[in-house]
Amino acid sequence: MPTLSERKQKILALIIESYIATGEPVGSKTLQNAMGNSVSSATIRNDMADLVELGYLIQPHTSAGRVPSQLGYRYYVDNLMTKYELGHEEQERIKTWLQGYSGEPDQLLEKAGSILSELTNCVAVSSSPSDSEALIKRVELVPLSSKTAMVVLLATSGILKSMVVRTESEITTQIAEVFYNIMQTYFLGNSVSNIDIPFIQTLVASLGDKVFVMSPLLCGVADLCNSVKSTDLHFNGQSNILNHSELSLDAFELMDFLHREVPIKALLTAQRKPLTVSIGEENAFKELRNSSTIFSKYTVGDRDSGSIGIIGPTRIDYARLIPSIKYLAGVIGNLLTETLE
Amino acid sequence: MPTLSERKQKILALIIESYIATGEPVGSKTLQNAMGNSVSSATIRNDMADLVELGYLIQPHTSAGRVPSQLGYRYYVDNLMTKYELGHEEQERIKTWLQGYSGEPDQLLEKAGSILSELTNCVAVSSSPSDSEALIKRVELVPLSSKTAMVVLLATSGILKSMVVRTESEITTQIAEVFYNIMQTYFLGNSVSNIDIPFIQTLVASLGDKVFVMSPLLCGVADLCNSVKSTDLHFNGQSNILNHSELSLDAFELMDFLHREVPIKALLTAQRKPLTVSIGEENAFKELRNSSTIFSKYTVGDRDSGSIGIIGPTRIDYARLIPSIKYLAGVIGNLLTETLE
DNA sequence: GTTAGCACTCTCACACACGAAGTGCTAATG
DNA sequence: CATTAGCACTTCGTGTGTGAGAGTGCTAAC
Repeated sequence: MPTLSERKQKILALIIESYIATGEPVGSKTLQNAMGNSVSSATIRNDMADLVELGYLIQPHTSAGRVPSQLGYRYYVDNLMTKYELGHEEQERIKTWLQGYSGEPDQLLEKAGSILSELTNCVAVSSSPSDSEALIKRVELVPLSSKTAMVVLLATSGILKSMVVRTESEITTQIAEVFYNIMQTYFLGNSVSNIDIPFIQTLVASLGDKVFVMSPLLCGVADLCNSVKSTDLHFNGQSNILNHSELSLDAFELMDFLHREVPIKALLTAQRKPLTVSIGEENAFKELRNSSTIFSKYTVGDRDSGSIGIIGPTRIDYARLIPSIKYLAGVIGNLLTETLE
Repeated sequence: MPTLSERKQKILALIIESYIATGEPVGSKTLQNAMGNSVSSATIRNDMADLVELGYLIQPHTSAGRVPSQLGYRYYVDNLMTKYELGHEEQERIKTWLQGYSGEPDQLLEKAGSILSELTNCVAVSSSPSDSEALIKRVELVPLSSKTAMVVLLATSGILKSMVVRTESEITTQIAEVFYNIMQTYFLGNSVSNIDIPFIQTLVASLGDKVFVMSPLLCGVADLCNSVKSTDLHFNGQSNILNHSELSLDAFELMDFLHREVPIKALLTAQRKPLTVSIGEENAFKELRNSSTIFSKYTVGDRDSGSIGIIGPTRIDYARLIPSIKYLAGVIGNLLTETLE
């Protein structure tokens, strides 16, 4: 990455900030004013031509102003941007909004997502806590009717999952006892990744005629273990896609993409750094070629558990949003960690 | 409603069907062909002029073909439309798709909604079973940690709700016993609409120092009772809004409307008839002025419990979709009723 | 009541001109 | 050699005009 003269950096930053604010290509005269007439518009034009040459700017056409390129945004985010700090009262507002959640992670993330989408006017995406290394802390069987029961599984990292199971024959108290014994011996304290269908099958083999009741129950537990490993997604503010004119062209493609869980999960899972900013084609999926994504992980206890972030146009207020998302992820992590006790 | 000559009815029906199929205004010549040249185009023009006069058709401009008006669609749906019957294999396809749901109504409706949105290319909306007259069948307390527990409530009509509750002090087995005693005496068999905050308060007053643990638990139960009365919404295929050019103009308004739960719930709750078709401004909300809604109730046991249906453009294939939605609602009702046993 | 014929209306697509915005280049300047 | 003033040039967007196409409404005849 070549180093730019201080003036060129300033010009690049001003162009990006102006473009983010107005959405209009920025001309040399506007910039001259923004720089306090310290240099002439011709000088700026020369610099701008260089910045185009280097790939940081784009001319929509010969006689339009300049628009940041994907590379330009990247340079800005990495080197030029001065992050806004969140005001104290804004921090408090976020905290109080999130306070008073009962203890269900999904509820918290739903709330956080709705805050985030309103804050950013973008689509907010979050993933609920998941942990493929989590240990099974507790399994409970809640009888609902003679042949249905709810299975509740609590794992480390505060992950809670439940589902309803139907069996072929009656779930007697005897059956429940056997179930709890099996849990005690084989499941509790075990890692969720050890519980899979083969494991269940070997277990079930020794149960004699109880197989028909027990098998659905144990398969249910296995399903839950599986869902502990995989994450649930939350979306908020999807209508915001239509807010951004630059996205509305392929709004349908984008909308459709959002509804395909697999790539989105991949998107959230792939990130290594605590906070990831991907601009335009830096994103792994071609549907996001005109979008930017900002995602932050949150940690429960000391483990990365999930992510929250946004999908928006590349023309987005990085300087403001990045700190907000970072902060929000921090609060989520703290709240989820608190409930672990 | 004035009676139309047989030929005018035929013309109206043909115009609507052609317009639904192509989206293009229909001219007299096209109609002449469609009617097998049994009459001349001039005759048809005269009839069309009358139909415009009566308000069943609209001319976009003097020299365009005719387009159905809202009134025209209404006349068609009420008098002219010949409903397609669902093919046997289509019925089977829907059934097998829905089979194998575990017993959670929400899961079933999610599935049904996704089928419906794919089937119709519209936004599918469904409401989970709710019943303000439901009786409490069962309440279970599932301890999760020393100060958190999951409360599970099962009501008649197969409605199942659960939530996590945090308390100030420890939930001992004693506390659990007291809780179950209270359930036994005051809650089980009682109508969910009798359980409200004042009721909880009088109950809690006599508990002495157990108040601090018990109060959140009982309030949790009250919350669940409340959620039995109110319905949860499911949306599917929201991106389909952008599929219909006639809706994409105010797509944002519509999207936004969909995310406001209150009016949508009102929409689903308001309907009296088992199947309701609302065309354009017949809808109670101005955001739907360019949309049609088709909703069908489903019944669990012998009680109306919820609805499923679609929101789409007024230009929609009523003859095909109405039977589909009716059938789907029937299947849902049956499946939910089965699990009651 | 139905039909043929025809003038009329309106839209759409394309062409063209013109003002606005902003540039690139050249030549002059410190 | 970086900077600047000046100016011709490019491109876009908008408004206007024209002609083809589609479909109508009306009149007069059957």
